[in-house]
Amino acid sequence: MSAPDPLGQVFSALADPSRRHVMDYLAARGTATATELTGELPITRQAVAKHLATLAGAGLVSSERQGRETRYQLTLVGREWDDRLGALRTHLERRRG
Amino acid sequence: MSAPDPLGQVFSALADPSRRHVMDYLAARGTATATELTGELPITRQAVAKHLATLAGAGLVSSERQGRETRYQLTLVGREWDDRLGALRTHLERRRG
DNA sequence: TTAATGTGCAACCTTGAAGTTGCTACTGTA
DNA sequence: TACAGTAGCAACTTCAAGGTTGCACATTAA
Repeated sequence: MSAPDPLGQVFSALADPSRRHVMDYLAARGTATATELTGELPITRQAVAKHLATLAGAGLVSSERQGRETRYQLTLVGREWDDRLGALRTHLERRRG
Repeated sequence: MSAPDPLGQVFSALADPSRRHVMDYLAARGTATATELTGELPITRQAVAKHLATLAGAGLVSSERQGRETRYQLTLVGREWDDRLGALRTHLERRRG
């Protein structure tokens, strides 16, 4: 019965480095499967699947089943956030050191 | 030995509704003490103090001891983030809700 | 000096996040 | 059909976040 809090969901989703890596990967490649992303991260496929579910819950990625694989991609909102991530990174580094 | 990850710290800090409320309150009033903020939230002063420590760790607020009280205020980075919070809220609601 | 107010620290509890392993089911191909 | 590859579900473990209580320390005012 927790309140929806969509803003909190987005911030929580982006707080995790693995999920930000997934965001960057999807922004660069367009789409990816959970198995494909597993090669990019030092965690299991099931852990990647959970991260993808979290990102989907925050409205940052969407999925589409194609044959025996499920391909994920950034949503409109997700693309906007990814565009800001790079700028935010350099911005924070400039301000904090 | 966890990597610094300043971006993750900021996102984590802003993911909590109580901390966002603290941010908004500080933006509106300028400064506040932990005891004063306790009246604004349904949690204890010690919990508020932990939230303030988290915000300080993310570089969003700073503290200054004045006599027997410690007054907190937004940093430059914190002010910039608070400016964006309102816009982000309406932005997300427009896109998702 | 004593009482009241405001902080800070430490121990503890509960819950959810992140990750793992194990197993089952579906899909494409040899 | 048999098999390899992809995905999904469930139980379990570990650990940190958020919160609490209790107490000690510092500062101001009576």
